[in-house]
Amino acid sequence: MNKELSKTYTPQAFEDKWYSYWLEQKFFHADSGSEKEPYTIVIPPPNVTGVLHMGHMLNNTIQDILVRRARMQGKNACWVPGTDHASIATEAKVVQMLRERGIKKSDLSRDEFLSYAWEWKEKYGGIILDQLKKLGASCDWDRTRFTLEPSLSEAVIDVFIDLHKKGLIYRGLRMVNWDPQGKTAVSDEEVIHKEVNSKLYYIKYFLADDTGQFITIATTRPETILADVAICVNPNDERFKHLVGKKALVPFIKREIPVIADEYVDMEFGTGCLKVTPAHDVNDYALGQKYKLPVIDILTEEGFLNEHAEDTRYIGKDRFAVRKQIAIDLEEAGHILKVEEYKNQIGTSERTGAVIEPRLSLQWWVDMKKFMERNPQVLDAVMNDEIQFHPAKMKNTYRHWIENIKDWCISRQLWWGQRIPAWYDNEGNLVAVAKTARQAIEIANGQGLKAKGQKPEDLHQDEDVLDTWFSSWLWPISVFDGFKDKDNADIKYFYPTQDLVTAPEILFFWVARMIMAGYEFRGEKPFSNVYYTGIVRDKQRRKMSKSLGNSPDPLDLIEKFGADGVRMGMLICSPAGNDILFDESMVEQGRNFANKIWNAYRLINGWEVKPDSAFNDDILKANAISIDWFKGRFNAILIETEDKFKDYRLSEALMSIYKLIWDDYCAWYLEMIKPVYGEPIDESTYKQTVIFFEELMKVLHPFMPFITEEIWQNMAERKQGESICIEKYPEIKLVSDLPTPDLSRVFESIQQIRNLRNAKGLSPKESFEIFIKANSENLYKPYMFLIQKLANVSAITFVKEKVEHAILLPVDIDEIYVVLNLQMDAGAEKEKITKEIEYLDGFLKSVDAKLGNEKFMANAKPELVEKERQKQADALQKILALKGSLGSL
RNA sequence: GGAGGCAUAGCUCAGCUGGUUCAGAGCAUCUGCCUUACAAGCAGAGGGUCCGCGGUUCGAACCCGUGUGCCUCCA
Repeated sequence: MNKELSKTYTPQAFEDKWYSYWLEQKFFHADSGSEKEPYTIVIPPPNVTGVLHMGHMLNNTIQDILVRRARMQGKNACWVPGTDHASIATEAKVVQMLRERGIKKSDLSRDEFLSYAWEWKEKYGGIILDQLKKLGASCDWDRTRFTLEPSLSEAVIDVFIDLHKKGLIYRGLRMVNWDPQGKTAVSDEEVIHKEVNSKLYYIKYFLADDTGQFITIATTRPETILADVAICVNPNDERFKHLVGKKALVPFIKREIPVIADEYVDMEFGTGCLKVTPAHDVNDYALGQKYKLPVIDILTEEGFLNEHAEDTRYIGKDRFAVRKQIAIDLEEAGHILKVEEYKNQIGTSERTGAVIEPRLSLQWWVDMKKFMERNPQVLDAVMNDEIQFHPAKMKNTYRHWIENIKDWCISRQLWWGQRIPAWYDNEGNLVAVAKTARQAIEIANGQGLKAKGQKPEDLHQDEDVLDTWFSSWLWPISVFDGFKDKDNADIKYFYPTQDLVTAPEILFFWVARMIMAGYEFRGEKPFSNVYYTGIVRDKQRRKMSKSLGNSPDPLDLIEKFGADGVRMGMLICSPAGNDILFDESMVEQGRNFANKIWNAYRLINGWEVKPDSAFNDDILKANAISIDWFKGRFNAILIETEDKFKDYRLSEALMSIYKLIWDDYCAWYLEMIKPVYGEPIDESTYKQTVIFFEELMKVLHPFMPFITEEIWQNMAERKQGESICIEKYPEIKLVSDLPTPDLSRVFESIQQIRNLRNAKGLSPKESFEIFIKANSENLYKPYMFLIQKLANVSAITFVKEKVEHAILLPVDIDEIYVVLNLQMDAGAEKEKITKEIEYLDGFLKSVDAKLGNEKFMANAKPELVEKERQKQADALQKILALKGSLGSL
């Protein structure tokens, strides 16, 4: 004790030190053998390519708060960290690395490429986990997992085989969202729709009968005319009835295409004539199927035109270049009727940003309809709150998605990921789905299907890998090896987990699918609560992004304001589900709070302590009152925060604690017991004050782990292996067990007197005398010392009548009179009082009206009526006092 | 085009099953203070037709309808 402490809070001096200590002591490690109640969170695994951004900061701070609190409440807290292999993102990074080294991916074999990828992963992957340590994240690092590590990959493969066996996975030729940059299919959820300004071209198609008649179609994608196989009109459209059944010619290539009729065509849109391009549009594909039209795919996987485009001017060129060129060429050839500005929606790839191309291809799918039929709990559990969403309004979004669920495309044309365990013969026929070629043959033979005497070496495995989310959806189970060994001790103990904290935008990608996996593979929900964080935006509500450069580097912020300051600042204003508009001033507030705490500690630390016997009884008694009062406050806030935590209102819980520390403890309590400068403090008060401080640090620890540990460690001699992070969280006491002095009138008096000083420009150093006319003197008498000390009052006299020539300070229904040796501005004073009387008159009128209203008296609860009567009486008394004071001016 | 959400002080948000003359917090703002823990501070103050309109009710920020504006998700 009594160490020299720096005048300001300097987090850099101790944050790293305590984090290393926590790790050394293995406070964050949890074993399944424990008798304690488990509390489990699995981290939303960040991309292995990721670097810490503000979204992670918010998300992981919230998880850390929940975990640390649970740990202090005596639970066996386990927060499992890890990373996601992020197939598209990582593969892109590796390709880029190879390019820098002058290596082309196409020159490498699959195995060569993968060895480079692993090399990249070992070297650069997972930086983000180290960054989380800076934030104070109390993860069980011994349990760090990676979605592509061998055992998790094995789980993925087993699940694929299992679902295939159950008939829930199939392979089919379908229209997919094709990412020409990533050269892979992506799922619907990975497509981001954007509105863009484009042009609507009106193009003439001449009829094949050489009559010079033409049909005009409108399209935003003129390059796709080369893939046209029909023109479609609405059968009810009188304008075009005569054309149906005739043939038209595709400009330039002069392919003959039929004019057909289908109600799908919107007569209002464009010209009412639709060009049908089954290979490059989802709806056109459906039309093509219906009328058995050919499919002409004119694009390569990179989005270049191929030989099917027929016109050599365009073959081998990029789709966007062709769009420009063909528009010019059509114009020159007289095929363009007009061009309009047009706003439309285009799909872009979430990962690469490339414009998505609808493309027909053979992919693997999960049959979601069937899946949901098997697992109705996936929807029910959320709707009946067995799995609670915070905020609950996310339930609607969830239901809507589930009810309109579509099949999940799970194959990706990449190398970095789990390779699909499907085997084909030399003609490309699927032999079987199995772990190995040998097993595939065994299965095939067993079914008597492809029993052509093939050998394993005759088969080849599917070239594609699985969607990354196909491994993430197993995360809550796979991190505890629940697939390898269904009944191992860890999974039995830690699963289902308690809370999941995640961003709302991955509700469908991840949360919903984890719930599906939970019920399908374990017959149990994966977690009980889902906390949706908001999105971190800048002050102009723009999403923080690298390209905008509007995102501060979290590590710089931590360096500047301390991890605690950043955590506190981010959380104080971010209710669940609300976006947070980040501004550095938020973090400043956090830092200021830490500084406040630091200085409160310095104050206490500097006190000289003497035994109680050295003090007179009055001081001891007075301090005892202050102590009792704070005990009551502390307990009340503890109850309040408990409730808020139950509802996952973390920012409100923090706000309560913030005010408890700043207002109740620092501004009131410490000022109440603070000895005169240079004087000592009595031992029992000191001890109690330190205990309060310790308890406050515990309550705050989940939010601000570092400063609370630093102070807690300083407060007493602590042994190795002790830490606030494993201390017992303060428990709520029965309110009836606590003596709670009612200081409300006293506090109000003090504030009124301070206010008077401010208004009259009196220095706080100048003391004066006051007179109190109270309805119940007991609310003041025992606490007079507080008024004297905190409002610098020299003497207090209780009176029965009003005091002449004095200023009246109303305190609830009591009156305080102050006689000042100042020239009083009687006019101003009168005006003020008159206004007050006017207000009270109005108030009284409304209360009278209520009490005089028969229907109110008949319908309102008796307590309410009683309350109104009390208000009436109080108002009357106040008016009387004010009128009296007005008369004596 | 479909679904959902939101609208309360300058900003970010509370306001539980309607009941303190139309209401709260933090931050920001303003005023006065360098009062020996803290100017990253202390003491005060000001600030709101609770989005518009209509309805239900003795009584509406809260319930119902309608209009407007914003956001999110899906196609």
